[in-house]
Amino acid sequence: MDSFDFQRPTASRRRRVTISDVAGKLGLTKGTVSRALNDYPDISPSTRERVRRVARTLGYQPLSHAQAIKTGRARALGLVIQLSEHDAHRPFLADFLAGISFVASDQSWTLTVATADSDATTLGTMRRLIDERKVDGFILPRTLVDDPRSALLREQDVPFVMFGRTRDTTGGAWYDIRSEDAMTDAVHRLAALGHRRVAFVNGGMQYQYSRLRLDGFRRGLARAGLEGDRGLVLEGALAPEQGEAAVLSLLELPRPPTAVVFAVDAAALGLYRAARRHGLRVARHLSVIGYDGIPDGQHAEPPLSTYAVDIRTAGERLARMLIDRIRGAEPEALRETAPAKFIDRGSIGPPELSTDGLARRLGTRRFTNQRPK
Amino acid sequence: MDSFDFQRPTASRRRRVTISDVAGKLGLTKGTVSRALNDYPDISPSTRERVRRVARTLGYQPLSHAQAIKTGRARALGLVIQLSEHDAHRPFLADFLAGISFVASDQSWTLTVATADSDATTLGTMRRLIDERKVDGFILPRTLVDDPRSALLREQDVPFVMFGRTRDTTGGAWYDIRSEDAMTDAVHRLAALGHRRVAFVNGGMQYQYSRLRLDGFRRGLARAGLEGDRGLVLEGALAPEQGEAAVLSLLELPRPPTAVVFAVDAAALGLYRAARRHGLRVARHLSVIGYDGIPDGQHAEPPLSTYAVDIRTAGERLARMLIDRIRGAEPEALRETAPAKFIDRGSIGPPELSTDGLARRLGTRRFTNQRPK
DNA sequence: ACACTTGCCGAAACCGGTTTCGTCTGTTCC
DNA sequence: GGAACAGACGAAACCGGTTTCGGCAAGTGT
Repeated sequence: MDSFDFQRPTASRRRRVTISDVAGKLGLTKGTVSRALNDYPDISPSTRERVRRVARTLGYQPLSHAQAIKTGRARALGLVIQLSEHDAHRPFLADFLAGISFVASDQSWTLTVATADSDATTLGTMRRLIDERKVDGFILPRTLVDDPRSALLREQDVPFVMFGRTRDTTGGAWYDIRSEDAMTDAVHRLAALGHRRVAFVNGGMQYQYSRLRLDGFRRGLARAGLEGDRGLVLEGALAPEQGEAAVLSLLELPRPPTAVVFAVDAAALGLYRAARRHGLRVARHLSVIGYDGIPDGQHAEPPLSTYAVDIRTAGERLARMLIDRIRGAEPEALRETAPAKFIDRGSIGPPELSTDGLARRLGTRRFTNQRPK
Repeated sequence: MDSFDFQRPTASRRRRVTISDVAGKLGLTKGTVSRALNDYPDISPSTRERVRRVARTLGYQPLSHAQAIKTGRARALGLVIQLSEHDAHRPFLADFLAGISFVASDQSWTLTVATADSDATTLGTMRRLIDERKVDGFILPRTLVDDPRSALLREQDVPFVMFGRTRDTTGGAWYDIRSEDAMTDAVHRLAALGHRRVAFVNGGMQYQYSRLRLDGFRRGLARAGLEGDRGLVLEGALAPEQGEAAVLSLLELPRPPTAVVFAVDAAALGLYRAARRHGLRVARHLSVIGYDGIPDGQHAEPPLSTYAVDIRTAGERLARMLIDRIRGAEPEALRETAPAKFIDRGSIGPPELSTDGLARRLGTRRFTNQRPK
């Protein structure tokens, strides 16, 4: 028997199907329908099934913000991207978003993205999103050693997960790539090829990953039985220019390295320029290993050997973890790491010259090749 | 002095300040406060001011989804990014998002991003966002000649703006770069350098921009008084491999071109490889102009001359236009174009050889250099 | 002086859901 | 056979806003 609604001027544009429509069609109240759809235990299985079916046939879709008003959940993940000139993640942004979005969509959540150009605007934007309750939690990319964002979120009691660890790990959920292991592995590989003096060019020390990678590098030296020479460790190289400068200074040393490990691919590309200026062949005279797996590395000559990071999976895991966190999971239970994957493209090889041989060669060429700029 | 953060156990469960709090403090009703804040005409200026001040001091921030339930506006812009392997926009994604986000934040709107891997999932994702009323409208990047997305949105009566034009422009709002003018300009520049046979390698013909760029190229030929040779126009090149193949086939011609205009930078990079295989020097023997301004072009030797697009501004304009559209502006009033900017990095020059000279050189080298791979 | 506006605000409905509480009907248990 | 209890649903409050409607007081016109 069909239900006769009172005055039914359905002439208007196809009105959205509300929960009351479903209830009316079933002869139930909207409260019952709501509980049935949300798996409340006081609804009989048969009713639950009937409600489900009718809701589906009517094409009922709860209005997310109507739910949000009572539940307090917008079912939205927040991501504030702080743009900087040299960001290794930049080429992977699309993959990162794809990973997050994939999981979010699967759970009928959404991703709210904002950009900022400084710490201050990042925090301001996050504050606004929190105040308006536009998002239920945040994914924090590029964690710093001491991160002001996590401080804000802790204070506001807003859930978050970090891509990367921080110094203070209490109460934090995170996903990270074990880049320190990659650095250890890099030294190991170079030592196996016969390198004895291996240099390390690190990134910015405000990032937690830089500390970890340095530790990993040192561990690699120790395990390979190589001496640690403080002069062979530099930092602050994030772009090709800085990497080039770093390598040029390393080659000035009385006992220059025959291989260089970089914490950041973009900086590693600078080694090629430095090598060219000194007439050195990469891989033969100077081996290099980078980290990040940026696409540009493939176009270098020879292509840059590096550790690739699966950013898409990172995005997926982070989204999953954040949703769990919002639903009440303890942060301590939400901590994961994954390995980076070595890709040998040919920029490493056995050293053709020892450190002394290299120094001699550089010495002679230094004189013959000396000319203004 | 060290901070004793540990002592602070979750700052007092400060409840959110609602509109009723503001009303209570003022001795008004929440309806009046709402109207005051929303500039209703039936509120006296003095009251409006009092309300404003108290709201500010109390830090009142309306809950966006509480507003949305009645107004139907989520104040969110939607962007569904369809990822493909070779997407010229990919390196610029961060800038595009920055542009959109900048304007959105300024207006207290937000940006909801989703990704998809096919036309079908794109439409499905958009449908979900519409059904749940998560967004008020969409920005459509990479418009196709006949775009299924605009069809869906028209049918659902959801506002949208397109980045790029489509064939059927009725009722559409758009922002686009006049890449056709860039193509015309490219031919003009090459002709001015003395080139007589200029080839054109286009992108995928499903994109509207490809049609426009072809038109622009032809117009350039006509204006420069050059003959149009159908054999000098190829299409479907989006990646270096395809660009390389295109150039190789062009060089097979009895009267090969001395310059090539590419609709897409990524494809233009393939010309370098083709030139190397034939022992030709870019700019001297073969000039090339691309379009897009991708960063990789800077690292080519010589760096690729191209037309750069200001994607950030595009994002800003599109966001502004979409907000206006959602607020009721007519789509016909929301149509803008902007020019691309030529960046000469040195990959064009006067032709050292005429087409016949080039053909002869290719002929001889073709025999001397012939060897497996 | 009286009807008619006009300005300004309170009261209440409403938006589309969720959640609490109460009620009714059967069972079960002494 | 009556009390206690569980199951299943209705009724209504509630969430935090927006919008409609009506009424009162002051101002205006005649």
